[in-house]
Amino acid sequence: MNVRGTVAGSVEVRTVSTSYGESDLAEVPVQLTDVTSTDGSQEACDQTTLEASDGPARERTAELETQTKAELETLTTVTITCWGKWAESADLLEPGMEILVTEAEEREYQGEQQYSTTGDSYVVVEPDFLVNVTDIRSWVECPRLYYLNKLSGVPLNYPVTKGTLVHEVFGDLLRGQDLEASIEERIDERGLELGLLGESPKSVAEDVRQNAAAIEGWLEQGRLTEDEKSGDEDGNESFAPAESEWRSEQLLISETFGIRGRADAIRRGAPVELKTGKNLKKEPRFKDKVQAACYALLLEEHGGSVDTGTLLYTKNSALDRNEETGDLTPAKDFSMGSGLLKFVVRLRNEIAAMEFDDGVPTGHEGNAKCEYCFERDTCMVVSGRLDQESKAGQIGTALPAEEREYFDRIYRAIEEERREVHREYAKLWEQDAEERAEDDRALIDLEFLEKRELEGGRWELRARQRSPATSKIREGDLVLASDGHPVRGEAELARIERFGDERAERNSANDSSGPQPQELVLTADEPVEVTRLDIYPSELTTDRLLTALHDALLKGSERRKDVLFGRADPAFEDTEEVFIDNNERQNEAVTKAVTAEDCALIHGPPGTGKTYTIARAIRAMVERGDRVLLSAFTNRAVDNALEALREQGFTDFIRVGTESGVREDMLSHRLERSGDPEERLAELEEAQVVAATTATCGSRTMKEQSFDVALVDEAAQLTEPGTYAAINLAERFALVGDHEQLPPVVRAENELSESLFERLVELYPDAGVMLDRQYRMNQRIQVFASREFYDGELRPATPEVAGRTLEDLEGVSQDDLPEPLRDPVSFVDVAGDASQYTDSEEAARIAGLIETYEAAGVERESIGVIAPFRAQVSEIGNHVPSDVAVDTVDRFQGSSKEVIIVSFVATGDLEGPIFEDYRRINVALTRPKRALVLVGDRRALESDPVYERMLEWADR
DNA sequence: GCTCTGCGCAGAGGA
Repeated sequence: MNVRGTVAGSVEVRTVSTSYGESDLAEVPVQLTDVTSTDGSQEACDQTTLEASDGPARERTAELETQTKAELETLTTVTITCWGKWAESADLLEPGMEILVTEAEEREYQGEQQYSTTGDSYVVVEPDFLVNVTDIRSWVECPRLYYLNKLSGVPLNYPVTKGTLVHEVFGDLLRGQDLEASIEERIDERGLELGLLGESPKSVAEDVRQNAAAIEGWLEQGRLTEDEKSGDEDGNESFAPAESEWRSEQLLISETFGIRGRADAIRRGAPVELKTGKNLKKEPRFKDKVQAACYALLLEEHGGSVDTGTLLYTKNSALDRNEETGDLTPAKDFSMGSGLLKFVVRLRNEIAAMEFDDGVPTGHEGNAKCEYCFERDTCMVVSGRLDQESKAGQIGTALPAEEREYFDRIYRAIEEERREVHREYAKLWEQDAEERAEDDRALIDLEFLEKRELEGGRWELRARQRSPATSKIREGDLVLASDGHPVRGEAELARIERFGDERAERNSANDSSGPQPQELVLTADEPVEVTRLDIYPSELTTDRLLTALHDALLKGSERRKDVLFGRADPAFEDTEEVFIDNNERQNEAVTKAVTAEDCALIHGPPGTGKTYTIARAIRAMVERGDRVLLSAFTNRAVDNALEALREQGFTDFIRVGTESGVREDMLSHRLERSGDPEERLAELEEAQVVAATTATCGSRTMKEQSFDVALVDEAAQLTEPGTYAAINLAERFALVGDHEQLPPVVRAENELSESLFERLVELYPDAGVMLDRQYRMNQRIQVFASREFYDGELRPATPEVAGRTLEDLEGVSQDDLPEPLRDPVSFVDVAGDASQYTDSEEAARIAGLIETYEAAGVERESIGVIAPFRAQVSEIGNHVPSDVAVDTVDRFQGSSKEVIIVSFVATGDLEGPIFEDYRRINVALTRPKRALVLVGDRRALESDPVYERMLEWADR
C-alpha cells in the first residue's frame, strides 16, 4: 500500500541490530492523509489503480480537510518506520512536511497501528514538489552548482548552443529527417544566437556534422542488428528507426516521485541520453547515469519496466577505440538496479527538503574537486558577496548588511511565488478534469479531429470543443495536450497555433446566439489524440526574477545601489532645452528623463499623455546619442509606446518578443531569431532603440545587450526584481507609471506587491514629476478621481476636454436620453440578486442602458462595460451585443471609451479584496471620455466611506 | 474568494 501524510513531530533516527545485522531506522510521526491499496493483481491496468486512488482514499482526504483544526489535533498520529538508507531521507523531514511511502507494510504494535518501509518501498519527501531532472544531475555533482544555476542562470556560450543543436539534429534523425537538411534548418533557426556568439554557420555545421556522424553510425548499427533479427531486407535508405522502437523528446512528470524532465529519446521503453562530450572511460559519468536513472523512474511510472539505459557520447569516434574494452561505438549501455533508482530518489529528497525552506541557501560543496570546476569563478564571487563558506574560496567583499537583508527578503518572496507555480503543477493530478475546466485551466471533452505529419517530422493536431467553454489558454501558449489526463495518460507538450474557427467567429459577430464551440490547431512532436488541454505552469518568470535580483545586487554598480538603497540622491544635468512647449509638466518629465544621471520618475495619472511623453523623451535621448531600451510589463504597453514613437516620425527601433506577443502592426519591426547570424546581429546591435517586455529583458539574448538608458512604462505594475530585469541592462533609467492604478500581479501576498516605482517615488520626490493635465475626461467625470487619488491636482488639459459631452459625437442627441443620463456621471440603483460573483439584474439593466444610448445615436463600439469579476463579464456578455466591449477592470487599464458603464456586483456587504483595493475603482472610473454610468446596489455601496463619497459625487 | 501577464519548454556543456 502507499501511505501518505504530514509529519507531525520530530523524527527519531537510530541504529538497531536485526537478524540481518546492524541497520539504521527513522521513526516518523505522521498524520495520515491518504492510504491507497496497491496490492491489486499484476494485470490491473493503470486505469483501475487510478480509479481506486480516486475513490475511498480521496474521500477520506476530503473528510480530513473539512475537520476543524482542533479536531485534527486530536487525531491520532501513526508512526512510519523508514529502514536502512531511507532513514537518511526521513532525517531531512521537519514537522509540516509531506511524506509518501510506497509499498509500505502495515502492522499492529502494542495496540498501535504502524507502517514501515519494505524492500520495494520508496520514501518521497514533499512529493508535490516537482524537481527537475537536470537539477538532480547538477546537485549530485555539487550542490553549489545547483544554487549557482538557479541564482545566476546560464549565460550564452558556444558549447551549450552546440550541444542544443546536436540534440535537435538527433531528434530530427529519429523522426526520419535527412541529416544535412536538419543541420541547415536548425542552424538557420538559431541565427541570432550564433550571431551573438560570433560563430559562422559553416563552422558550426562542421561541428554538428562531426557529432552527428557518431549518432548516425550508431543508429545504422542498431538498424542492421534489428534487420538481422526481423529478417527485414527492404534496404530502406533513411535512418528512420522503426516507429514502435523509438520515441524522441518526451516530457515526463511523476506524481509519485515528484520529478519532471524531458528524455532525449526512448528506445524500447528505455532512456537514451545524448552527450556531446568525449568519454573514453569504460563507464558513463556518474552524473549522466543519475540523469538517465531519473528518466527510468519517470518511464516506470508511465507503465514501463526499465533496467537499462544508454548514454551516447558523440565526441567518441571510431578512432578513439577504448583501450580497456576495445569499444568502437560512442554508446555505453549500463544496467540500472533498484539501488541506483532509490539513490536518485534520495537525491531528489535532499533538494525537495532544502527547498521547503524558502530562505537563501548557504550551499555546501560536494566531493568534486574545485580546481576542475568550470563554475569556480562564479562560485567564489557568489560566496564572497553573500559571505558564504566556500571550499573554493571567496572573491570580493560581502554585501553591506542592509543589502544582504534586502536580498534575503526578496529571494524569499520570489521563492514563495515559485511555490505557487509548484502548486499549479500539483493541481494537474490533484484536481479532476471538471475542476480544472471550471478553473479555466483546462479544456476538456474535446473532439479529436485529425493528425497530419508536417515537414520535419512534427505533427499538426486538430480538435474541436463539443460545447463552448472559456479558458486561459491562448494562441501561442505551450500546453499539455493529452488523450485524457495530462500526467497519467499519453501527454505531450504542444503549442497552440490557432484557437478558434474563423467561420464560427464570422457567423457569431452579427448575431447574439452566444459563443460557438471553437476549433483548435496544435503542433507537437508526437501525434497525441488530443481530447484535453491543460495550461502548463512555467517557472520561467520566477527564474528570471531571481537572476535579475542576483544581477542587480551582486553585479550592479555601487552608484546604482546607493540610489536604490537611499544612500545617494539621484543627480541631474542642467539643460535649458525645451522639449514640449504646451504642457509644462510633460516638458519637465522629458527634461528629467533626458538629464537624469541615475534615474527619473514620471507619475502619469489617467489620460495625461504618458505615452506621448515617453515617445518624446526617447527621441530626445536618441538625438543626444543615447542607445535606449524601451520596456514595460505587458506587450500591449510596449507596442503602444512604439506606436507613439512611430506617430512622431521615429522608426529606428527593433522589437524583441514572441510572434504571438507582438501586435500585428509591429511585426515588421520584430527581430527574427532565424536567418543569417551577421544580419540578425547587426539588426539588433545597430538599433538605437530596442523594445521588449521586462520578461524578455531577462532572456539570454537581451542580457548580452547594453544601453545608455532604460525607459520603463507601466512601472507601477512591476515587482522590484521585475524592474531590475530591464534596468540592469542600462546605465541610467526612467520609470513611468501610476501607483494609484493597478499594482503588480503576484500569486503570493508578499514583498513583491510594492513596485520599485512606488518605493522610489516616496524616497525621492524631487526625482519625480507628476503629469497633471488629462486629455481624456469631461471635467465632471474627472473630479472624483482627482480629489480621491491625486490630491485634487489632476485637471483637464483644455476647455475642450473639460466640456466634452456625447452631444459632440456625430449623430448623437442628448435630448434623446432620459434626464438622469444627460449628466456625464450618473448612478443607477439596482437591488441586485444574491449571487456572489454575478448579478443578472445588473446585467439586464446594463443591456437596457446600452439600448438607450444606441437609440440616442451612440455607436456600440463607443461603449464599454467594466465588471469586477470574470463571471459577471460573461453574464453581461450574454445580455449585450458582441460589439460592445465588456471586460474586467484589469484588462481595461490603458484604454478608454466614450461611454463607460461600471457594474459593481455589490449586494449586501462589500467584503473582498476586489473592492478593498481602491486602485481598481480608480482605473474603472477614469476610462470614459464623455459619460460614466455606475450600476449597483446603493445600500451596499453606502456601507463603505470611499464608495459613499463616490455616490455623493454621482448624485450631485 | 477575486483580479491575472509574461516566457522557446527543459536542457544544452566545457576537461
